[in-house]
Amino acid sequence: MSDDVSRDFIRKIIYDDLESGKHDEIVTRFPPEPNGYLHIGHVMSICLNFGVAAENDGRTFLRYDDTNPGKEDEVFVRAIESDVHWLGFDWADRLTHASDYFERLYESGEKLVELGLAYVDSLSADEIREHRGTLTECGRNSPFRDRSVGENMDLFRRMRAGEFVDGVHVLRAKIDMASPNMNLRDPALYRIRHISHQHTGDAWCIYPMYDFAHTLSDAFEGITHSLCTLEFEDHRPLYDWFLDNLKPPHRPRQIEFSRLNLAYAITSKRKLGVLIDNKVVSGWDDPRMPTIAGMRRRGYPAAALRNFVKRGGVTKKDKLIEMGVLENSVREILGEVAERRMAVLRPLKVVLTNYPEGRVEMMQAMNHPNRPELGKREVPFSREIWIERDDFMEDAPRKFFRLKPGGEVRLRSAYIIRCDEVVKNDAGEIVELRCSYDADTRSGTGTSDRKIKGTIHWVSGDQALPATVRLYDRLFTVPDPNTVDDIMDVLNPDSLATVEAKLEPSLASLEPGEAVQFERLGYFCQDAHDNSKDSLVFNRIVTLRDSWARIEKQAMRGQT
RNA sequence: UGGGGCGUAGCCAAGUGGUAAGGCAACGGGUUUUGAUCCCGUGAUUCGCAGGUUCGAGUCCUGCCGCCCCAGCCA
Repeated sequence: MSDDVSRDFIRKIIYDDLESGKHDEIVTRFPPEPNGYLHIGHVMSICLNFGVAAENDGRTFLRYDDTNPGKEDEVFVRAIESDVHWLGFDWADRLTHASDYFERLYESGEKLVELGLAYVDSLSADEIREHRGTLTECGRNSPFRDRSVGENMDLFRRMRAGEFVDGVHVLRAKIDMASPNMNLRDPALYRIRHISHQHTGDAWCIYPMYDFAHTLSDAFEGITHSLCTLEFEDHRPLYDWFLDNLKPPHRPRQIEFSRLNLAYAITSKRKLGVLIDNKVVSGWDDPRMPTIAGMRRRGYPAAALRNFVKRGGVTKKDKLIEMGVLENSVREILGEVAERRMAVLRPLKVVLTNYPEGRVEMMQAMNHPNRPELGKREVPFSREIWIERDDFMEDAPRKFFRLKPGGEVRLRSAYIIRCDEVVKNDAGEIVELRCSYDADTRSGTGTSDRKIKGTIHWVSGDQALPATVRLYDRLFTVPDPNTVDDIMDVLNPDSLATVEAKLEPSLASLEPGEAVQFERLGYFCQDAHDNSKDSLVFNRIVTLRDSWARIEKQAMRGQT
């Protein structure tokens, strides 16, 4: 790790701990609960935890926080593993579960009972809530708080043995019902749940709570720095309480950082689920979803996600990062890597009246203008071609330098053409352009070096490949849908548009997962689920930067 | 109104007593057979606000304001 880069506050702490000899090795963990798919917020946590360890030759555990069998599912487990791997991180043999430690956790529960620091409470959930007090009023002690160590031990063991039905008892830490920190008002440690667990089956009918299980799992694994988000800051005194009283051999330190929020997106598993349930999206991996699976299917490169996170930084300040930062990270990688191709999304027919019928020329097109080593490909050219409807304007403003009546434009990697005639149907809609080409201007070999301001893309009519192209946009109309009462009220109706496009023939042999740039339009890839040889389906990953769109927008604003 | 955090440019973010880095966005210009890429240039007399300490404060002190989190047998 380079020293000239200023370190974030967590890396500073870690560096100091290494420097001072407090730790010889850094050990971190990424602890997802297998109850949903990983999203952009998790990407930050994954990059931080795995990144900070890797930078210091440390180790990172992928540990499932599977303490609530009612909410967790095996299907999420597999998705989580493939997502983390795809992002570029590896846990080697350090794949663990909080449930791996259920026996040791139980022993720690008994130890707390022995120490007189935990008791079995027999109040109902409602009664416990009533006793807890409020933010401004102290709680009251449970009438069962002073049970003897012996009675507590007996009850706790019988809880484990399955003698009680759900909810009749709970093991609680005995801390302070008057604490201004709600987490210290005798938090629950164990609850009874006669449910089988996706990993331990029916071995248990009592399950540990998050604070207890998480703290001790960290300690058992020798985690040195337990990095979590800000909402757990209030839990740190409890985290330290467990450590102080149970005195495990390793003492991890919890450090909190702020979550990464992405503008116009949602990062709540519950709300993401609402989108799926209401059929707003097709599933967890819908390309509009801010899930890792969705972004991957959309075509975002893993490296772009990693760079994006790096740009955000690690702090304790609430942040809402603009979508543009993510998109730019994607463009940055794809601009370098993606080969160029031509495709017409909204086709307008052009007939070159002076081009021989039946003739087909193969034009040479660069695969990447800035990387000649990526070579060239052949693109067929003929009398009838498709161009983008947006590239023609009948009444064009002065600054529009694409095609207009009587005007000239260069066809990328081919000839310069002039628009001679606009053909319309009875409804007055433009259905065809009749143009003439300048035979001297063939790309590369042309004898003419006439300068033409505009260059547009095209696809040869006869050889064009039909394809369905999905154009994605943000899912919401407001920057912070997380704060809205009902996300269904702020859905962007145009988050998905589908067009029937014309592609250049070489696109038939694209590798699955390979992103290409459709010149002048954006980056695209075949959809992992719906694309097939017989019916091509492409996803738009992200548009190119479009300064013409910006000019148009400004003009609009000027008019109104 | 209890407790815990956080406030530096539109969005992120360095800075830890010596006179406000950087990225993204925006704007201006150059190159260009992608209105892309690339290149160059332009932003904070000011760091939530008000006082105070100091030769000197974003950095220290005091007060105030604003935003976020906490009352699951969820994580």
